Amino acid sequence: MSKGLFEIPGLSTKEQDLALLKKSKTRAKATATTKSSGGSIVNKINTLVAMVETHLGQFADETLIIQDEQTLHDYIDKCIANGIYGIDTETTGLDPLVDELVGVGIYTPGEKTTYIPVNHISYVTGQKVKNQLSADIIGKELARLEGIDCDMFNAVFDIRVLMHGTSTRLKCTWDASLASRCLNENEPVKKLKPLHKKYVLRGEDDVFSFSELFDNPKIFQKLPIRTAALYAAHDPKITWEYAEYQRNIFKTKENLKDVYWVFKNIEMLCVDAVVDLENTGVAFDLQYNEELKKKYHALLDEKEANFHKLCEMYSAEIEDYRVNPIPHTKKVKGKDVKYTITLDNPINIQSVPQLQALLYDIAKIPPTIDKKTKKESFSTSEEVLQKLKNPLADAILEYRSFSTLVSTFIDKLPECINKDDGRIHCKFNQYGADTGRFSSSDPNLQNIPSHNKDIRKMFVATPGYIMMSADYSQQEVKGMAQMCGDEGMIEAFRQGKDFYAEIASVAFGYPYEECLEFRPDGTTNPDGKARRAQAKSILLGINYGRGAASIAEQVGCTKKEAERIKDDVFRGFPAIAEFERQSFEMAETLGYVTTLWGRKRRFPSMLLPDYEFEYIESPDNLDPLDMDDVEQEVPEKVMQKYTNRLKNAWDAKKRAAIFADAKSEGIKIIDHTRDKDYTKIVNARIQGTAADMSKLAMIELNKNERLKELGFRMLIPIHDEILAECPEENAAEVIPLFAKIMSEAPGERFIVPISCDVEVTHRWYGKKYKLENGKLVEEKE
DNA sequence: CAGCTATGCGCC
DNA sequence: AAAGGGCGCATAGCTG
Repeated sequence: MSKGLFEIPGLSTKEQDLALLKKSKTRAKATATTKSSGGSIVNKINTLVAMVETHLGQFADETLIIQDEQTLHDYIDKCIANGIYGIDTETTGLDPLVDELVGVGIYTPGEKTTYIPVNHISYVTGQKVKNQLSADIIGKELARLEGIDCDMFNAVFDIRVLMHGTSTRLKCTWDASLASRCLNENEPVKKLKPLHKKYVLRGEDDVFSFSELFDNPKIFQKLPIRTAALYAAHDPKITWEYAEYQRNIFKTKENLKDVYWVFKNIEMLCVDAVVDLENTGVAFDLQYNEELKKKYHALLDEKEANFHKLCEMYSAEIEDYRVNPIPHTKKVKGKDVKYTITLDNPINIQSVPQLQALLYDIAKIPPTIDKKTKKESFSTSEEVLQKLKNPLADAILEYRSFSTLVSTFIDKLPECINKDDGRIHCKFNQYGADTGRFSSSDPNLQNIPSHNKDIRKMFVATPGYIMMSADYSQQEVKGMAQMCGDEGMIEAFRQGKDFYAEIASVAFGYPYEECLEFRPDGTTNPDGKARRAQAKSILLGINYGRGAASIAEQVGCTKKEAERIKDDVFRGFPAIAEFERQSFEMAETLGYVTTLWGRKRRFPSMLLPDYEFEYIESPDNLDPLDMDDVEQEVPEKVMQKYTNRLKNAWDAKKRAAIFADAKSEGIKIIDHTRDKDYTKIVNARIQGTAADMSKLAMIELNKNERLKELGFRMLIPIHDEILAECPEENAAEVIPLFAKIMSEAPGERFIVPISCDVEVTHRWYGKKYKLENGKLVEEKE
């Protein structure tokens, strides 16, 4: 059977198909317009029915379609008796608050797998088809599953869909998607079916795999129930099978004990918090947004006009360029490709190539030297443009400073408002980053500008509520001190000292007071400020894996000096150097590093040798007795020779020459040194430990009964900060409790003292309030 | 048309 | 020897 047979635009109801999200938005419109135009949807459905019947019809006997209350009740009984079930939902789209629940699949081992149609409609009449259980009954039955182990894949989505569709909130005990991240955050396969195929079926072909090609979520609802069931009832079953596979891995591998702890006690407990976060959303001030729109569009137009006015200085050259563009070459897949730049009229200020032509070809600005490649750079990045000190470059910078704000935030955010409650409900991917951090999307609420004071003010507290922002002060540095276990560093925090000043004091040999930015009388101390800044950038540099040159640039000193400063810090705090060394060693010997709580970040390439040597083909010196397909090993001496030469050659050209030498000797050298990225190792531990801590806080905040009673709800977690709100009248009790729970959440394992600042406002970055005798009072500036 | 990469930039 | 860690998203421009 050829794959081509299945390449029919069809349907997808799979929430985990994140890649389809963007598509579905535009395609939904396309479908809506073609729907009335006639036959295409009927054809599609007929084709799908036939396809599913042909390939999945054989599973009809193993599939139970539940359309009456008694059958559902009996099946739930079986789930309860078994103590475990897998569950999966089918919907009309990817937004649980907007899209509809179409059907539910449930599976419990030893029984048939099931499909419960909820909201199928006739593609002819558009009416709901008969013999579907009501949301009430399904909700009532699902509620009986409380306390039973539950497997899901992307639990947050299914829980929210079922809340919206049946008013019953399930508790997931095993999210196979999160388990997959814990077991291997580098896993490239993200979706359930391919994961099941890869690990449970071990790559064997799977008759269900064609369903990945279904790509229109709106069609599923219109399929005949039998067709939908044949397709959908498979999912809860493979969810359970894949979860079983994962449970077995966790059970049999001793070195996954800590990761299992993280999975069960951090990740799985976070699910509930994320469900609430996404359901809650955040209030948005549309009126204020309109004001900003006017203001910023006017500014943007002004900046663009200013740019074009400056371009007029070169109008003759620009005209000439349009007729005779200067040819350029660029590398495409390693090959040099010639191209010319076509200038729009007027020049498109948003086009990088057009700006390059304008600045470097037309205005003849000498290119800067790229620090990294040491070559001429025709970049139009902010960093480069600033150095040019050119009016055109400045005009572009001014335009850009507004264009991102306008397109990504001011214009985009209001489009994200949910029509029912007027709030923005983004998605939070709780294991979005490989380090364990959250990420946010659709829209991303973790990158709302903070430098610009206008944008965040569009986010407001619910009427009658106040907004609170609590942040862990110096979370990552404290994580570093904790991981280093250095008494001196920890003591600095215990005494409430300015940490970087203390580091500078010990490392550079000055009194603590001489390393502070301000003197006791409030005047600035330039020397103290510089020392503190140096210590700070060394510590941050260690966290970010920065080299001396990069630090030197930031501090404004020579590379030599930067190296000396780093040595001073390492000498003053040997624990830091030791932590770095141990982390590298851990990565090199185990292939992964761990956080304070045992989360892993794997770096498999660290286990490889720097170089591998093999003969390209039969070398002259082959032993004739050893000919039968046995790989001839390159002698140790030869390998040593090349390894030594490569050790002293970091220039790309020199290295290429060495590889060429080896090739002429019939030896192929595989270079793994490029895959070994030491810059990520320390950071993975620090950032990951901080992420663990923040998640523990979210768990505690979310489950705290008192906070619940007081109407406290989280809005946006931003790595080391949590934005939340509560009814104004409860502020006096909530605010200190908020800070207390945040500070205590990490528990005894984290011995560095933790403190949290809570800021109280009515809108994000708005006027601050403080508590005075249990009342909120506006803070004076 | 959708899908991809490159470039650039917002946040912690 | 040197190396800026972790995200998501907008736009341009090319490709199938």
